[in-house]
Amino acid sequence: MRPTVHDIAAAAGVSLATVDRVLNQRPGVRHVTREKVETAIRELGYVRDVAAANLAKGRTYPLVFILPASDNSFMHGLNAEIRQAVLRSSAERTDIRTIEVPAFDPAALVSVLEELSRDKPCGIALVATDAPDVRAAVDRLVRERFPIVTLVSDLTGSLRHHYAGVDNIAAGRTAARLLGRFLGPRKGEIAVLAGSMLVRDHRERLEGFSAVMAEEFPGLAILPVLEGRDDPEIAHMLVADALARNAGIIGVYSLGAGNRGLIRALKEKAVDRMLTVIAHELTAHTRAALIDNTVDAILNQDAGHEVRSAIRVLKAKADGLAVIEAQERIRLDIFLKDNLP
Amino acid sequence: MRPTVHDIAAAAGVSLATVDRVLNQRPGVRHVTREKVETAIRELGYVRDVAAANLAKGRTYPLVFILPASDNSFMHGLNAEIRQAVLRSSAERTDIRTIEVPAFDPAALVSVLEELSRDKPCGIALVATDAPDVRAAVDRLVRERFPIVTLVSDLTGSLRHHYAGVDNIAAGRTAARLLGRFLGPRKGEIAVLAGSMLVRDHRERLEGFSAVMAEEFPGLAILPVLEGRDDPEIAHMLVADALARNAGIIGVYSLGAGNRGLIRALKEKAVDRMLTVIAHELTAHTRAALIDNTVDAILNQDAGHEVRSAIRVLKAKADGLAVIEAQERIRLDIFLKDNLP
DNA sequence: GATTTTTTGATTTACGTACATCAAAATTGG
DNA sequence: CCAATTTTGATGTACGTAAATCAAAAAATC
Repeated sequence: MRPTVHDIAAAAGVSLATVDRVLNQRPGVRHVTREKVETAIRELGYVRDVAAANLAKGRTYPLVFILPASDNSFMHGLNAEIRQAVLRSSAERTDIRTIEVPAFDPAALVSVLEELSRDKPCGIALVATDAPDVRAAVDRLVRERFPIVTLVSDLTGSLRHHYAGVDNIAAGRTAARLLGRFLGPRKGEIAVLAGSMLVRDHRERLEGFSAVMAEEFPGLAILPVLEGRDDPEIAHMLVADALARNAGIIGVYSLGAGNRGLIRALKEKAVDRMLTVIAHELTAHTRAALIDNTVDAILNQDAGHEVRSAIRVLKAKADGLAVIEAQERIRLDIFLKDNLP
Repeated sequence: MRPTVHDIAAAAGVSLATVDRVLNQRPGVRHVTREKVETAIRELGYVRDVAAANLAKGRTYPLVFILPASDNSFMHGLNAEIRQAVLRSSAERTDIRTIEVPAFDPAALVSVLEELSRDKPCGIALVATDAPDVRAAVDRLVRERFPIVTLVSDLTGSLRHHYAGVDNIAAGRTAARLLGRFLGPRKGEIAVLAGSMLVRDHRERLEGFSAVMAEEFPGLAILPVLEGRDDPEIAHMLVADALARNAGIIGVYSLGAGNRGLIRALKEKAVDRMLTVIAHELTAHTRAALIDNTVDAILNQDAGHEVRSAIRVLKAKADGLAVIEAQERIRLDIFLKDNLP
């Protein structure tokens, strides 16, 4: 049987009220008495029953999710997962609010973060835009003791407590190796389609991709990056154009969103060419393309896992509890047509 | 504010005691009254506060894990993860007991299962040995209302509530496609190292592997399966022998354990040969081999996820609650040297 | 209509913790 | 040593549910 407050009161030779004062760091306890209680807690191995405590406190976890107002499948999926979490909120005692901010707009994000300290959420998850101001705002909130996790896109060098997302450098490296190995001894050029080089995750994916390409696949040359703004139309135009003008392209790496346009371009211009294609994010479109062999592999991050992980971590931080690190690692999913979920 | 038992009592115009009788299916409630209460529950959207209920009941979840007494890295890892779960058991209100049974011994497993119904655990997780007797024993326990999940190895066609493990056919198919794509246009022979064809997961992996090889890579011929009994020594001997005798081998798929022996054989006999190798289970040995290019890809199932998932599912079933399906899907991890955790 | 049986209500205690109140004790300052 | 202050104890209520008891009311049986 795990020890209760009564047990530590008895063991420390004090009253329940005193134990309570120590446990909830209320004033009015002499130093020596506090130490007696703390010793008893340690020796009996007491851990507060969080369920009972939450019941007594009527505790809920007001959480805020800050997301960019981007109109692409991944963000829609992320939103959907947050809505799912909201449906579970009564059972999980959470109270989740989402705030949309303009994408790629550090100032807007910062002003939302500033306002946040007023309504005192017990945790904040944000898709970070990588800018010094944002970092400063996050660091300030962390110092004010708000639990903060970055979601999908990290804020390196900031004090955020946790990052719920994949390692994008590793993702880029993995894409490069897959592409290089799939192409085997063939030599040629590789087209890279990104959303924007202003976004940290895209930069990191490209960085990892380029590094492995340079180190290990000297026969493959990376063409200048096509920036499709995560927009299917722009992506279509850029890719169709590149394929038309450059007969040496034998591989494509799409590291952002807007894959619908990419896939259309591939079907129009490259049915007869032996192209090897690797794309990010599993959506209805990329899934279909994987199945019909237009795409060879899809790298994916599971938005549902990211959202649930962010919530678990924020709750744990709010309670001052430890998290199971291995459980919260967001993995890079690699899908071939054989292991689709 | 979510409704409480008091609210439904008021709404249904009955007393708290009656609500309690309905909620906990105690006798002594007229049919019409029961329906009034059930209507109120539905209309107010009442959901029992599991935390409060567990507190009141002093509920714990006695769980039993039944594992084969196999001496390989994967089973050691699985055991370690269960021990981790035991450390968390006071916070999670679980009470986990593990039982070891001789491997590949349906009769032993059945007799353990028979005895189990006596000490009334509230959930059972087992690494299933695929045999009709086992299936019958599991089905009987399910009919007696024990929540049961299979772990790592499934029992197809049984009534088990859930399977916490990967899709092994998909794993085999994935291995085949990776190997086939990595080898590109090369033609040659593929050696397959398995533990035993008596184990369902190994059979399924081979089945998936063979299917994709036959459909899509006609230039690659699968050699007769080497059965290494998941033993490093035997694996070493078999692989070394095969490599020595057959110069046409250009790829290896190791779908079981005992990879230590495989890796040694590869380093001794195949440094100069351009072998492409895919193995299962990420261990210290396979990780090192991936990094030094002895192995090209590792397929893995995360034992920690499997154990935690099994526990979550068993608890949910014991409480009659729903599980988050997407969260409980055990994914096939594909590791290249770039995305190692 | 009286009796038995079934159904329902009212009330209490408990789970482990939080939090508030008031009195009692111990400590400190003068 | 007395007063002021701080520290501690004792006690009660609350959170939402479970489970038990006993009395009261309603229904079924004869």
